[in-house]
Amino acid sequence: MTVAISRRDRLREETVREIKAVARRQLVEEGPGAIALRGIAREMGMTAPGLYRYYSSLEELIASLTVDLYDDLVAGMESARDVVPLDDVMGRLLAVSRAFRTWSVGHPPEFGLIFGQPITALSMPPEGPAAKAAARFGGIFREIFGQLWSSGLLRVPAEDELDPLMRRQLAAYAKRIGGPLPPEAYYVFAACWVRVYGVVAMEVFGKLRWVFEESAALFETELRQLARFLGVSESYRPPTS
Amino acid sequence: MTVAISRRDRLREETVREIKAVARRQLVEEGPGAIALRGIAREMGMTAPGLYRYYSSLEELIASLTVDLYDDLVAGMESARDVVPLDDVMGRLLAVSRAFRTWSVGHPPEFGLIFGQPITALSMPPEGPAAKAAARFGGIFREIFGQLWSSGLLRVPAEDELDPLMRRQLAAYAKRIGGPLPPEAYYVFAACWVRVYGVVAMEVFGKLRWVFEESAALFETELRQLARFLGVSESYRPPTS
DNA sequence: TTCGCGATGTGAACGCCGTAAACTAAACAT
DNA sequence: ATGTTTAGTTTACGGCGTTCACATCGCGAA
Repeated sequence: MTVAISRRDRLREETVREIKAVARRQLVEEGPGAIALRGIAREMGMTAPGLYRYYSSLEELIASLTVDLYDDLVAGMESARDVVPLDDVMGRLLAVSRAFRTWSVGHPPEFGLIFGQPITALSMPPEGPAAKAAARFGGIFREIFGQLWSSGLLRVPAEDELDPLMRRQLAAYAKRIGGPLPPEAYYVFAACWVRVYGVVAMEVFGKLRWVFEESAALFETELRQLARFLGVSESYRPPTS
Repeated sequence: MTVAISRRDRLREETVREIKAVARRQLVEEGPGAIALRGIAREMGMTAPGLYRYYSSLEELIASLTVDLYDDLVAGMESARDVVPLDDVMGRLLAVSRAFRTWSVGHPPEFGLIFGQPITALSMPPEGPAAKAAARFGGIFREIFGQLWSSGLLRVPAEDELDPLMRRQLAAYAKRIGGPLPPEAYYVFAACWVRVYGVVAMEVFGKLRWVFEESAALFETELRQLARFLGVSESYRPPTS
């Protein structure tokens, strides 16, 4: 069962890695619009058309880069989650949420590429690698919500409290996923994610600077509100560090 | 007191209007990256360098376009607000919030330009027209919050419930603005705006489509939660239309 | 060991782009 | 009528994504 990767394949993989590394450096240092095939090639000591042996277009390169960024973010969230005991479900939710914010405010251009306005021309097929990476990201939160539910900690609204159309879509999603969670739980899930995304996106995009230089405290108050919204306000804990 | 606008100035103004109209059409139909001086000039039957008589760079043209977009949005919010009686302050807040969402979901590229990740190279001086337009937009919400406060409807957290650093920044902002609102009220203001922005941005950017085809109902539940957060949950009213 | 082929990369070219400089022509003020 | 400001063009430079024809090298098979 040796892997038997040929020498050519190793070189190719190394080239791919370098391409994406240079592209990410351009993204970080020169902004999202500065990712350029010619620039990457120049920095690598080759010519632009050569890159077409690795990606069929600039778009595809960027799409592949977003997968790496998702993986980076997911790794950070998982390692933050895994230092919290398995039975402290709310502690795990707080940990991954804080890891999400930490990564995001530490990597604004990367955050913008993943969570900002989608590049119009960037085709993201629902079954493509980018969509899979996004699903892995969402899965981290969803798994914890599942554990919250099975621990009986999750307070969900009654069925008739939700708009009927919304509940139909929630039910369709619950069926598609096939887990034990009721549709109402996915409303709570979506509402939580919307709030976490909102405060982080505004901070990363600088839309809060009219009042806050530093928004970490606002994020924490949002987390506390979130714990109350989930019905487990007593299990909120401030960050350890 | 005649205006005495010269013929040249009228023509110039008309040209400026056409430039921005064509630029906006490109933004809407071809995406944010498609706004191009050469394309605009071609469509107008002139050559690209001629546009430098009106804007010193493409960036400045885009900055000027964002001001128009803000004005468009602000006009929609104000007219929605002004059909609600002056004494129904919460009704006005709901009206402008819904108008914000309606405009945003109806104009995704425009929303992205204003509220998405800032174009890195786009210099927005704090005293420039773009910043003023943004302040006009925020002022709509802030004015209503002021009226909520003077009506005694606004429930704000106690001073010691807030993080000290956050409270310092809030106090600095309150002083800068100089209104009658206490710092804690601006926390409530920021928290509300963050939630409204979050749900609208996610909807516009398509980040909720994994569960919702249509997010209007989620937005309404967020508004209801917001009314509860403000301490006036009984004054929430569903949209009239 | 040699042959052939696929993988990798180059060079030239096409049509875009923003922008600067020199120049022309029209409109305006005096 | 003259001089000046304004609006626009032509030309040019460098950068971009992408295509195509061509070269070269590594590697498996005869």
